[in-house]
Formats: sequence, C-alpha cells, structure tokens
Amino acid sequence: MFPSLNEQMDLIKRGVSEIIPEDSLVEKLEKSIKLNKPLIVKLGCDPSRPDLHLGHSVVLRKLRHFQDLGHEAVLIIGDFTGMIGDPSGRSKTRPALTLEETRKNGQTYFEQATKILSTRRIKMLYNSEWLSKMTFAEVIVLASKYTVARMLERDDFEKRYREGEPISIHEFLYPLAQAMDSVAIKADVELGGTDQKFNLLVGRDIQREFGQEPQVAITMPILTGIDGVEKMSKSLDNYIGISDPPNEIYGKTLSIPDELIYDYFLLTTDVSDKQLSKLKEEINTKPRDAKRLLARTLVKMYWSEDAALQAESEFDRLFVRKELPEIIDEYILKTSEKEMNIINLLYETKLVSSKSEARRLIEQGGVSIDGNRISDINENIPLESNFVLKVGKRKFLKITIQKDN
RNA sequence: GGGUAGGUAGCGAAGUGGUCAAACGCAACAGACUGUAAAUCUGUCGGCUUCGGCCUUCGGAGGUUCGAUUCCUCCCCUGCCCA
Repeated sequence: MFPSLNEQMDLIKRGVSEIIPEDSLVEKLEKSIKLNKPLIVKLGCDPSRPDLHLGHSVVLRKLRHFQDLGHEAVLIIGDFTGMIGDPSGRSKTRPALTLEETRKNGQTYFEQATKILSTRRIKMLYNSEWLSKMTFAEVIVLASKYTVARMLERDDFEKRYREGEPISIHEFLYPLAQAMDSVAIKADVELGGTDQKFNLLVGRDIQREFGQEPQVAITMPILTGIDGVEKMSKSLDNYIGISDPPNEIYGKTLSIPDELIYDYFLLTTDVSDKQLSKLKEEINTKPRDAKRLLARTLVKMYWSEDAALQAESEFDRLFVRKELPEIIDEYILKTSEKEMNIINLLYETKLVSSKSEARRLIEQGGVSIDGNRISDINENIPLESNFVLKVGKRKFLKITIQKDN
C-alpha cells in the first residue's frame, strides 16, 4: 500500500528545485496508487569518481524518499561512458576506465550509496548492458532525433562554444546515451542536480521518440561546498565525504560559512520541517550552536551518536583548547644514533614531501616537539626518549625510539 | 584543404635573447586572530643545499647562439575564420 498522494507529494517536494512537469508527477502517482504499482525512479551515477560526498547525498536522499514511499530505485552505473573516457585530453576528471575498474567503482559506489539508500527496492544496472549492444546505425538514428541547436541550448555547451572552448562530438552523445538509459528501464522519474536538468529533459524527448511515456524530471539544488563559493566537488577539495572519518566530517562541517547552515540542514539531514523553522531562528542568534548541532547530526547519520560526541570533544580539545588529540599515529624510529637533524626527521617520517618543504615549515614556525616550537632548521633532536611531533595545525605523530644496536 | 591565433608551475595568466624558478590572481600550505579547519591579516609556494650556490622545468624533437620560455625547422594538440 502506498501513502496518500498528498503525503507523497509533501515528502517528494521537500528541498527540490524543480519538478518538470509537476502535474505529470501527480498523474503518475495517482496511477501508481490505483494500480498498486511502484514508480521506477532512476538515478545515473558516474563511476569514474566513486567517492561520494554530501553533494551526492542530496540526490541520493531524495531517491531514498521515493524508496520510503514504496517506489523502486534504479541506480544506473555509467560504465559505458566511463570506458570511453574523454579523449579531448583536457578533462582529467573523466579518465578512460577498463571494464574491471568500472565494475569495481560501481561496487564501491553501491556500498557507499547504501549508507543512504535502502537495500530493499533497489536495483543497480550497468548501462554498457544495452549501450554497448547498439550498432553504429542505431546510434546514427538516435543522433538524428536531436539537433545541434538544441544541444547548444545546454548552458555549459553554449558557454564553452561562445568562449571558444573545445567541445568534442562525443560530448553531444552523452545526453543521448543517458536518455537511452531511461528508455531501457522505462523510467517514470529521473533525479539529478539542477545541472542535470538538460540531460533529464533530453530523456523525456527520447522516451517519447521510442513510444514511451516521458519521465518526470526532478532536480535538486546543487550543494555549495565547504568553501561557501563553489559547488561541492572532489576536485575542488571542498567536500565532506560520506565515508570520511567522524573527526573529518565534524571539523569540515564547522568550517562552512554560517550562511550555509540552513541549506545543509534542509538538503543533507532529516530534521523535520518544524525543527527547520526553529533552526532558522537559532542560526541567526546562535550560529555556533546550530553549526555544532549540524556537525553532530551529520556524524551521527554516517557513523553513530557516540562517534558524534567523540568528534565534538576531540575538536574542542584540538582547536578550542589546543591540546593533543586523544589518539595519535605512531612512528617507530629504529636507530642507533643519539640525535637526528629535524629536517631529516620530518622527511623520514614522511610528514613532508621534500626537504625544502621541511625547511619552509620550520622557518614559518609550523613544527613543534612536545609543544615546543622548533625554529632552527639545523636543530638536532635528541633520540633518548619518545616524543610527539606536530606539523601544522592538524598533523601529529608520536615518535617511538627503538635502539637497534 | 587554406588562413589565423594559441599551447608557460595544481589552475588561470604575464613574459618575447641574458637581470627567469619565471610577475599577478586563484587554489594550497604555515603563522596570528577566532566559536571554527570560516573570514581577515602576514608569509611561503620546483628539487637539492655546507645558505655561497647547484640541478631540472615554459607542448615535443632537433638547430642557431657564449647564452633560448624568448630566434629558426619539423611534429603534436586547441580555438576562430574561409572552403
């Protein structure tokens, strides 16, 4: 049994950017209730970057909502396009992958996605299954259904074209390939970020060409990264990974600008609408507390309540009280020497990638031993007893001496 | 196929024979400050160094020159215009 239409629409509409077209979604839901048949809700996944972050979670969570309402989630792993890669050579974000790699990444993707998605009512498919079987003639027929002018309607194509940036022909084929995925699974709904709007709409057109009822396109807002400027992405290194350790999730969350707190609550957590309006108030009056709550909430979602509390006390210890972390990695230094030059020590323990970097860090006051800053690059460190080496704000290493004579 | 403009450090972008490891901006890193790993400010930002310097880099391969990121030849890649 499915929840009522209104109940479904309330949950579906939470946080969304656009539903195109909304009345068509209503019709599909009504039909689904009447026939007691779940909708097929599609989400395309890029297997070239299998590390999921909160940005991905926005759409995945929406897919989860559909699952919770009784509908069927279909994850399409874009292994086919992943194997082709991007021959233009400029885009390092789409390296050509082997079949094995895409399978492995697909598996990793699935493991991470199911931290958010339910493992019931879910299907994962590789699009090479149908795309690799298409003949060149079929591809040409498919390509004939769309025009260059319409392709150039897409924002990023238009922009690149206008600015003299190269666009390879195969990039025009991607939206069509993605549309074929919708045809293959007879999608009722396709989810994506607002940047996917164009592709989702192409899906509608192509489904229609194949005599299917067009899918409803639902777009979610793009989550801004922790820098508060760009969209969250791995390559910009402004992301919070859903597999990040608790301390990372906590610390990164606290570093977001205050203006983002509300959006993060809305798009990446389950707090109720009632709580949301209360939070809006708190964000203005006590942003610090609201943000700490957000950070705990996120750690709790991906780890546990305990982990959240621990991450918070660890954070306070390290950055508020500037004490040592509870757990420090250990490095066993086997040596017969009595002392060691600080630069060599940093280099040997791999806390720095070059000796020049070590020199720089020391000169800038970023290196300390047991809380005492090292300011001389020629300083020799006595190797009599164990000590804690600190580099920068966040790198700690416990050095344990082991005499090997 | 013809014409034309380009390819410089992680990215963007200056430099057009020596004073170039290469301006500037972004990112990154360190320090100060802070509720914060934010913002802001200061500094650093190829490698090695006995701190004097030394070594490897400016699409690729050759060449001219005492000396080339800068000049020449060929090749590869990209944009635009014409066909």
